[in-house]
Amino acid sequence: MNLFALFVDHVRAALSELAREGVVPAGVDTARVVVEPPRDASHGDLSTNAAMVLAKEAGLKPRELAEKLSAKLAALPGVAKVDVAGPGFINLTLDGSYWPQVLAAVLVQGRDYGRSQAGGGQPINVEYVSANPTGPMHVGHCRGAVFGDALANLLAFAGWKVTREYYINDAGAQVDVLARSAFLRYREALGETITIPEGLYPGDYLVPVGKALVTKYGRTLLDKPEEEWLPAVRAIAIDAMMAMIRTDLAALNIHHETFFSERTLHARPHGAPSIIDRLLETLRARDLVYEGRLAPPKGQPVEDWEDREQTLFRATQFGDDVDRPLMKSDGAYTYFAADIAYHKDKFDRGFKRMIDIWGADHGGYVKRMQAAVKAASDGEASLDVELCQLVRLLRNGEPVKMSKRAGDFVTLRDVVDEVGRDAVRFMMINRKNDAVLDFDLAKVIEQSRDNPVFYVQYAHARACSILRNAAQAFADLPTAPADFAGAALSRLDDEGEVGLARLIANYPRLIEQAAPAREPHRLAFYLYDLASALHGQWNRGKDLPHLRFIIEDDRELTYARLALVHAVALIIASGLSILGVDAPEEMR
RNA sequence: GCACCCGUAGCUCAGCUGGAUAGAGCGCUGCCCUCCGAAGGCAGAGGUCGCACGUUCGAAUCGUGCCGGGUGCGCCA
Repeated sequence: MNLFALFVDHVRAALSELAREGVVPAGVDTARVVVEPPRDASHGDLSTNAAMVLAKEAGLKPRELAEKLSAKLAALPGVAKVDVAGPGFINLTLDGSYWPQVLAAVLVQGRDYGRSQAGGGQPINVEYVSANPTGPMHVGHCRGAVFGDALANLLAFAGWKVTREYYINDAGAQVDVLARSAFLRYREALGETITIPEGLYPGDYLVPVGKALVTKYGRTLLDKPEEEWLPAVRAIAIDAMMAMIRTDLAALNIHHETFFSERTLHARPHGAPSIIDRLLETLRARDLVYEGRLAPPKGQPVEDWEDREQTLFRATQFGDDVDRPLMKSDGAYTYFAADIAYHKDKFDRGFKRMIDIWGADHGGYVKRMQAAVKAASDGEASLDVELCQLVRLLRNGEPVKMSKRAGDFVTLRDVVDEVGRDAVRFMMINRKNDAVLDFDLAKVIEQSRDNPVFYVQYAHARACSILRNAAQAFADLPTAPADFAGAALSRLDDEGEVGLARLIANYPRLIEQAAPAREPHRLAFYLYDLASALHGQWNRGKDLPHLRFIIEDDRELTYARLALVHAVALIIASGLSILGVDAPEEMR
């Protein structure tokens, strides 16, 4: 039940009634009407801008229309009071029957409370991480991974049919470098002393790959020329790297449904055209590909700029700044060409909505990719790109030194092992993705209010603790939340309790707004507010014993308050699970 | 030169796609607790929302132009 959506409907109904009475014209556009919680709780429970938005069309002054509307709204069951305020706000105060309904809904629906049908079950593809398979994941990959995963969870909760996808860049020059690096480790495993030249990957994570190659091939690769051993070594190395990356992702509790190999786009089995070949034919048939020249890039002068005629995609027809090359000077496809084919493939698999999560350094690539998706799908599909800004890794406010020596970076695994998965996940989402993020390794394991991970988890643990204590005090207490739905919830009339109920009522609305905005960070902030309200109510009970959750000589009131505690715990657990963070029952 | 992102309290950031007196944490100041619910609590000070025009009943939010910071700008991935 979304209270706010419900009242938008009430406003619409009131308007059509006024239209029948001839007070306002029929069929006014109500698209801009919103019902929201007022900023100041003293204004009531709900507030709508309807009168101000519609005044002009209705031919009335905002306050006049507000008076007429409020007369209708006041007649609704459950509405205790209606005020017209300021320039024409209509503020509604609900009577005592409403919050109990909301709480009962939470307790009955449990973890499904807040789940939305907004997505209508439509398929949506979220592509994230897509780190090159040339080594373990480093801390820079972390944010996009966590953001993408949380966003996927959020969209699923909001009613989308989500597929989580990883694009394996296993076709470029970098995987040949990987193969050569692995081959050195192979020779090392056979007893040679090796030195790793500049330009190859020096990390010792390739040592096991070298040993695996010995196990499989013995010494047989040693005498062969590179073109013979490279494909086999490359395949084994990529598999090993992907296995490592999947393990790293699993440490963050991230699991993709689809891993898509770039190589499959280039493959020409038995000389048949590749997927990219066929894509280019399609684009050519629509006159979206041509041979032409590009002006040299501005800014940093390009040393070896060669003015040549090349195969170009008409990206400018779809809003990009310049047309984009599809073929390199050596005749191979550009990365972009493969990427168009890849997104076309997503479209062919049934996705009209796609989301890509990229690092901010790829921002210059957004327009051309969106242009490509429009072109390749003939305007039927759309691509959203969410850019994740840099993470600055700190320890006690000091930047963590990252050695410039190649291969010696801070791995994602190091960070997860040091501070734990929950801290990493929560903190990476506790900021808008397009703003730079400071991640302090010392601060995120602090047990205090300024560590939001701890503060929110502690609220859940505290709620569980209250319920455990209550079970001591009342032996026959039920345990399932739904069993509390019948409690005397109307006795929850303290302002702190009503405040919690208001926050709880706002949860479905938050989900429905955060999902289309692609902003899981709103959920993190909401959970912090909810946790704060619970801790606040607990603390009030210290000075005012009659506000404590457990009142030993008032069984009915205790039941009602425990119902509230159950509801808060359910929502914290629900929200945290969307963020991919555990909701512990006790803090240790 | 161009494109995209950011600019809100001393610091780190929210601000619910245009609403009412712009919020939170930290820091600062003051009070409370050192036996029973303090891994603290309560209260206070602190803001020309980068600047300037514009759009309208109404702008931190939308538009345009500046200023400052970041990212990127054939064939790399």
